[in-house]
Amino acid sequence: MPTTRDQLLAFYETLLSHFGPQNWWPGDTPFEVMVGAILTQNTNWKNVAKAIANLKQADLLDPRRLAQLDHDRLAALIKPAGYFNIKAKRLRNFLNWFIDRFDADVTFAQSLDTQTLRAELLTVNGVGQETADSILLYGLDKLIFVVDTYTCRFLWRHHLIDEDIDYAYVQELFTDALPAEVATYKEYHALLVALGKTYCRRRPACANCPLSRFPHRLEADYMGSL
DNA sequence: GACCAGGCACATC
DNA sequence: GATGTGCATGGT
Repeated sequence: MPTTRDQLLAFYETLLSHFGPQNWWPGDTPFEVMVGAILTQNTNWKNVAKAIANLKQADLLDPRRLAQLDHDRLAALIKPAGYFNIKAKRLRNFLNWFIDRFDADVTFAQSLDTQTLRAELLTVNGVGQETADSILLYGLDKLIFVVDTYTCRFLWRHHLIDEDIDYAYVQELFTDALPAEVATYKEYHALLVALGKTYCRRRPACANCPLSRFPHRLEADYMGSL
């Protein structure tokens, strides 16, 4: 009987050889990554890319310039990402925190230890665990594993979790299994997104799934939000 | 037209 | 503490 750790490592090797390195996150700068992390909440990345393109085109992809925009202008620019009113607020909350706490200095933020920084991020209204961890891992190169719906769906599909999903528990599964390397954390999560986008949406479409040789739930097992 | 997409906060029971 | 709901565009 393979351990969870064995399975997670085997999945990683399989996904990596199938998809190749993903070199995530899409974004030219840490700041762009952080903005993207907020804009992508419950939203297709393609729409987020449009919003970010708008910000770039207006030469506003900068913490201070962005923070100075009035709500309506900001909301209009990020409109393609959906939920534009709420995301304008959330983005502003984040910007204010980043400026007030770190003087908008990425290096300064990076100097804090990961858990302290995470706890502070989570106090920002609009930043939940996934968003915080995306900012930490992909924006600030901190060692923290990102758990998203794809991750939970994948674990559930392969019998590694049940219905009730505890974020910290899922995160721990990966933390315990993987070498403590930022690059590996980034790559694994990116590969799970590639898997989710290509093969494993809500309905099983696993005929050509690279993980189909591993034990997985069948169509009849499908229920609920996963 | 229905369903989904790299969540989160808040109200209500 | 668990469950439900609003937020909203764009692709399939």
